[in-house]
Amino acid sequence: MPRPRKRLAGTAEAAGPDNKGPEGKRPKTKNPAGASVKVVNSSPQKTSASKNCGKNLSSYWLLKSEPESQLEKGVDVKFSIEDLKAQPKQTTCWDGVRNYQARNFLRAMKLEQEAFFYHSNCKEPGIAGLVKIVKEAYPDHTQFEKNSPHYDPSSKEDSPKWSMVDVQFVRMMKRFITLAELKTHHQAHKETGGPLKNMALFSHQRLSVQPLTQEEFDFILSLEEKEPS
DNA sequence: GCCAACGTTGGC
DNA sequence: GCCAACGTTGGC
Repeated sequence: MPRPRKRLAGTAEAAGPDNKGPEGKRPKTKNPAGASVKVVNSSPQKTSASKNCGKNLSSYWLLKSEPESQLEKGVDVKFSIEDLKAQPKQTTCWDGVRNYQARNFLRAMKLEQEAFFYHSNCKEPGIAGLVKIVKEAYPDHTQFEKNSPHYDPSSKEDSPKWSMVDVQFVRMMKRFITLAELKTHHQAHKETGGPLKNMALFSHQRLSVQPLTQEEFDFILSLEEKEPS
């Protein structure tokens, strides 16, 4: 059963012991992933004071996938939003993530949370549509498959190193929101303090699974109604 | 195809 | 545990 492969970060060599904990350990740099998964608080009644027991959850995400043919160890990892729509139940497992920070975000995802489906490494990079999480993190089987471009010989069946979630197509964006447009807003917002001032797409550009704040998510949705800038 | 950004590896 | 070399991501 062929399954789509999102071409995501990293190689199967990533070393480092699995970290349990909400947070994998990432090489020094400040900015632990957990810190960026800020509670964005979509529910009106809970206040910033709410204790969340260290369980800060982002409500929204951005997932990168490559919509154009791309060989990785001889396997085409192309997977566009059209490919997602063509899947049974318009659902796919998001396998192949081999970066600890990205993996930890996958593990933080909750049922029904929404994510932007982003087309990367292609002619026109940008946000193509919306998907939602329909199965929370479970072991990524491709880490054990020798023929997979994402095979990781260092991962053991009894303590899988890598995780994946299942996502389902929700809808296309009313218009394709290009990276260029997002970047224009990001630059402007850095000056004005607008909603995209810290967007991970620019501050952590290589992350293939990223959290978005409520403000970022809402602002990007509002762009659908406007003329491309 | 180039190359900047940045995560990972491994020598010390 | 530092850090230079290396490899990958991904825009352009």
